[in-house]
Amino acid sequence: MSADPTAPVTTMDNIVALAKRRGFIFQSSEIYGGLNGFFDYGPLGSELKKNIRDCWWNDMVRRRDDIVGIETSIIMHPKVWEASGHVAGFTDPLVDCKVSKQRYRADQLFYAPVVVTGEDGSQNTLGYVSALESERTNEELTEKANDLKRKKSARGTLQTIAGLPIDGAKPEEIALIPSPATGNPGDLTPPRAFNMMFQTNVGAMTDASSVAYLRPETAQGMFVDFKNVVDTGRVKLPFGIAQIGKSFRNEITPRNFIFRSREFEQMEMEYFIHEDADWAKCHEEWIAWCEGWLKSIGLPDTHLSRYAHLKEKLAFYSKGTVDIMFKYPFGVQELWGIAARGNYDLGQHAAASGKPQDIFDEASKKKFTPHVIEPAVGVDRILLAVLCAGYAEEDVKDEKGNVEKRTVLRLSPRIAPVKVAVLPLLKNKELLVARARELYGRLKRRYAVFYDDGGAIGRRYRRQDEIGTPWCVTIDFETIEKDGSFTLRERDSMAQKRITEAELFALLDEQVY
RNA sequence: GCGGGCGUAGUUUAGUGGUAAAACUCCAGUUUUCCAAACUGGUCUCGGGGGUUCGAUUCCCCCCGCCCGCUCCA
Repeated sequence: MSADPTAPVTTMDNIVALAKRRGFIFQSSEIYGGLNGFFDYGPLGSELKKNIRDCWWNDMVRRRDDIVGIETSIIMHPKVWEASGHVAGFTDPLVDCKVSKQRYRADQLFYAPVVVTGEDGSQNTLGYVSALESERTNEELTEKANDLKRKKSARGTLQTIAGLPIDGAKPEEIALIPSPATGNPGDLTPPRAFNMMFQTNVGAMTDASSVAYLRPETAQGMFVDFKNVVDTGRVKLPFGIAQIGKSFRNEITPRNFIFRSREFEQMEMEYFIHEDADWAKCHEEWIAWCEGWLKSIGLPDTHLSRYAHLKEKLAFYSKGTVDIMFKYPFGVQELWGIAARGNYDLGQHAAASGKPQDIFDEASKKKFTPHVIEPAVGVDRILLAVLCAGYAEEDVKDEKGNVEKRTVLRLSPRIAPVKVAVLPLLKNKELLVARARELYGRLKRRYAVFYDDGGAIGRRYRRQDEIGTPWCVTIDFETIEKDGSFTLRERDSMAQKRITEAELFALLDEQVY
């Protein structure tokens, strides 16, 4: 891979430093040493995040006729998570090799006792062998069993070898099963369950009957409220239910700043379609919609790509999943998953609750359970993406010809935390300050604007560059002595032009939506 | 959860078994007619807890956090 010399130097260190320095993102509970996997959004970060949410909500819900929004509770009935498969499927027992430090999923690591039958019919256990699922398990195990038999110079007939997943092994057997890494028995730890759902207790009692979970996804809220929305929302197929909200996963390894955290915010939409509808076409339309939306908030085409999940790796109910990927500094990673889930979820809840989740079709006069297309995206991942894509360090020449570094955050006006900074050219000229404050007062009724009179004008421009403010307006002597126009300074080009107040409002009206 | 590296101010770094420094940033003031100017003053720091010691930011142990690799990511 050849490095593109024109590409901006963006490292996670730069992003994290800027986020801290300018009040976008802080580590949670920092004064107590921090808490791994949790983050706080500062003044600018919460504005940016709110803008991302609002853009999504406006485009996904308010500006469409076929989608409604809801807000469901974070803690739901525990049976929701049994029906959805999260209680069973969310646990990954893991086995470590104490010597090689390799880690295995217990359901993917197989073992078998090696037993020989003597001529007198007596059975003798020689030991155990192990193999990974990725290898050809039973052949591999048989081969290893034969090795063991030769090594021990044992006589008799080797019994048929069948690989058993190690999470079914007894503790005393674990001690005898060789590690696939070292080949030595005793190196493996017993399987340890790791449930990714946060558990809590509802009410005063702390017993099995009070166990509840923090939701690991918002999607189940839409499925569980499906009938309520159908009965009250005057919706007709095809239609969608959308939600923005926090989800929680006790990740083993939170990594890459806010990319994978334990508390995060999702924007999910369930688009219900007729069971006979062309799901593939609908799926493709939603993928394209999501790509278009990401571009509308400023993510460049060059950083976006698609990844279609392999058929054989999909969950059995899934017809297809395509991820929109983003090129982060730490690699190309999933940003937005668009899954065709059939009618699995509604079907599960219908079966578990005993309440049909059907729709009556006027045309065919029959009931059916709708199928669903699910675009699911994390707000925090989008926020990180816009920071990474927008961050740039440029060389700028000052008046003496010296080259200086300029840090600029190229955020779309749609999501920039501050839309306009209002700056009086000089702080000690009352007329300039008064006129600037006046304009500031009118602007802030409609937009997030910032007033700054501290320091030289160039310094103030650069401060705004670093927080992604698309425009600065500077009140100067021409403003008060002549026609009232002021300087509009554009962030990306640093170009300046004169503009009237009416023109400024028109510009904002067009660019900020 | 494992292994390796790291942890001094908002940032980048200096330094010491005897209570910590510089630059930039930030704040206030003076000044300044368009891109981090200058001057004056000011705020803020040894990640946390134990131990050794008369005394620990420094040495030892534990914890927490950050980065990299492994693992995991329904």
